[in-house]
Amino acid sequence: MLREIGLYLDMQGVAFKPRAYEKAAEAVASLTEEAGDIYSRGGLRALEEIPGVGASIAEKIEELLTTGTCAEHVALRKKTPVNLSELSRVEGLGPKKIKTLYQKLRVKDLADLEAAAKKGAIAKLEGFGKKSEENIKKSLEFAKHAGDRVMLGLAMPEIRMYEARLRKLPAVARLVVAGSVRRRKETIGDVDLLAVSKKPQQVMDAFVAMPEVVSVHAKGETKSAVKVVSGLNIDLRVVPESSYGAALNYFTGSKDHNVALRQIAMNKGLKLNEYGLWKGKKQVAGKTEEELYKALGMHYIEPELREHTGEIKAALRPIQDIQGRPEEFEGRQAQGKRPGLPTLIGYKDLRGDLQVQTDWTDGKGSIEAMARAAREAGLEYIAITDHSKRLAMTHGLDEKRIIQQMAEIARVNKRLQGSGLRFRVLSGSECDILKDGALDLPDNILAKLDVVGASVHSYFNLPKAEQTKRIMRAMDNPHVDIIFHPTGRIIGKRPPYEVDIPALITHAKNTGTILEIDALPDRLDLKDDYIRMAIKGGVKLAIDSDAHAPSHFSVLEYGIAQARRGWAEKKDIINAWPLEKMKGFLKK
DNA sequence: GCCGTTTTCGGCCCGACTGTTTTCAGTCG
Repeated sequence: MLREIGLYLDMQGVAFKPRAYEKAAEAVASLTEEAGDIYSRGGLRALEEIPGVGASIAEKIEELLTTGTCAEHVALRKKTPVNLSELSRVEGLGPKKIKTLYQKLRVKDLADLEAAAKKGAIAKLEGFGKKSEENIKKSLEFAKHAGDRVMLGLAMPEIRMYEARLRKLPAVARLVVAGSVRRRKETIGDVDLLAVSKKPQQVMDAFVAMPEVVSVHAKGETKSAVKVVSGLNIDLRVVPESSYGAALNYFTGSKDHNVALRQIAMNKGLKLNEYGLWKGKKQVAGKTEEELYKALGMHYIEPELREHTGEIKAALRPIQDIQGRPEEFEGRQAQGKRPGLPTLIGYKDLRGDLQVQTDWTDGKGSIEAMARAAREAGLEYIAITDHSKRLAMTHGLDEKRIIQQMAEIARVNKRLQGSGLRFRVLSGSECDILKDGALDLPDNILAKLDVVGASVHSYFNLPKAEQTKRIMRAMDNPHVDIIFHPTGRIIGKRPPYEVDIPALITHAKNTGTILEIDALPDRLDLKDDYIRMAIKGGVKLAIDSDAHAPSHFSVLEYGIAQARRGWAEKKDIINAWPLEKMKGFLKK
């Protein structure tokens, strides 16, 4: 509703308000708590705490929550009754053009638009033309099947392929991936590539001529945009070497992060754009990102943190760089309110993996095959955590078979040692949490295992309080070390079950239970906000592959990215620790 | 309509590309 009000106001040429509504809409969409819960907890005042939401928008949210509708939104829609979310998905259609199409041709939705385009009516409109009509026809096809985002882990191999290929062009001096891919978002909308070249035209030509390109959205001297056969949209921008850092920063985003940097630049009497940081006509910085942040009086900020969620403040350098306002800085220092930036866990810091399935249940590799693959992937230990009997469809292990499996794990360890490999396989379980919070295997069995993970695979629809109690009871079990994929979501398929995350975090802390970051590209569960919350609450985490085949250890990269987006350090991730230290932290 | 390392009033990020236009508006990121 907020987004639509913004679009409608934009349509009418109202200044500034559209951005205010858009920002508020984004803020509400990215809340970790339901707006309704916030309101029933703290009323209007609590809503106003949401960044970008002030008195007026808070009232509109209240109105929507209590009456189910909002008078201003209804009035605006009455004036221009169009399906905004549908029409604005069409490439090149913004609020102004949507308005013209409605006023002149009564276009209300995609079906109307298609009919008008087929009749040739659009080409005759002022401000449109033959070409506009053609473009609308083309993008109608894609708009129909939504502009869905794609999961990072699925797109990454393809992105790396394009990156490697374009990098080899003779005219290309450098080429990197920027945008949401560089920030390692869970899902990405498009791919932003940045190149340095003295012959941009050659780079543009080669880019749009790639065999996978199915359509060219734009082609200029330094910027082109294409769609490739897989459906990915790829943008390529070329800048001179002297602007590389500023351009990389600019195209990495996020938008909010960039806007904040520009404001800092303005406050210093400087101007920041994709070509550099400028004092008048003189470039002060821009060749590298490091020098750019430094010139702004900031520490370097890792791409995964650039979401304007506190990293800017944390990166601002101490007093010597903030000239003329010593008293303010000292005040803050005294209050200890500069949290500082975290030293993020590195992409090579994992030593183990605590959730691995084998061919004893629904996995595709033997215990030994999984162990050898994990070692190839750079790990020193894994826990075998096959499903428990409750998950009958996976042939889940009962008491008898899990005892047999423990014996097999011991034999595998011996064989590995015999062949001189320094690698340890731990016994474990992904034990089902039953409806009432009891576990699917008896305590005397769980006590024998090295690592016990517990997870929810049934009754996703329990009321929030009951679901929370269920998982808390599992944490109370003296053998349950880790809660696997704690919210149960599958990106693009299944929402998380209703559960009180802050309560789970507190209970995890009190019971010494670890929470998992499942690295599967469509799980990434916990998500970044909850990771930050857990760390703040003093809870330790584990990054696991949830591997079901030897090749699956490669997904750990996405789990690490997720952890980094949640501000996690090495000390927060127990499987980044040496084996003995990690084992020492588990419940007895 | 929102917000405050410049402000409670007066600002609000910035540039490339397209398609229409004959100097620019709209869209996009």
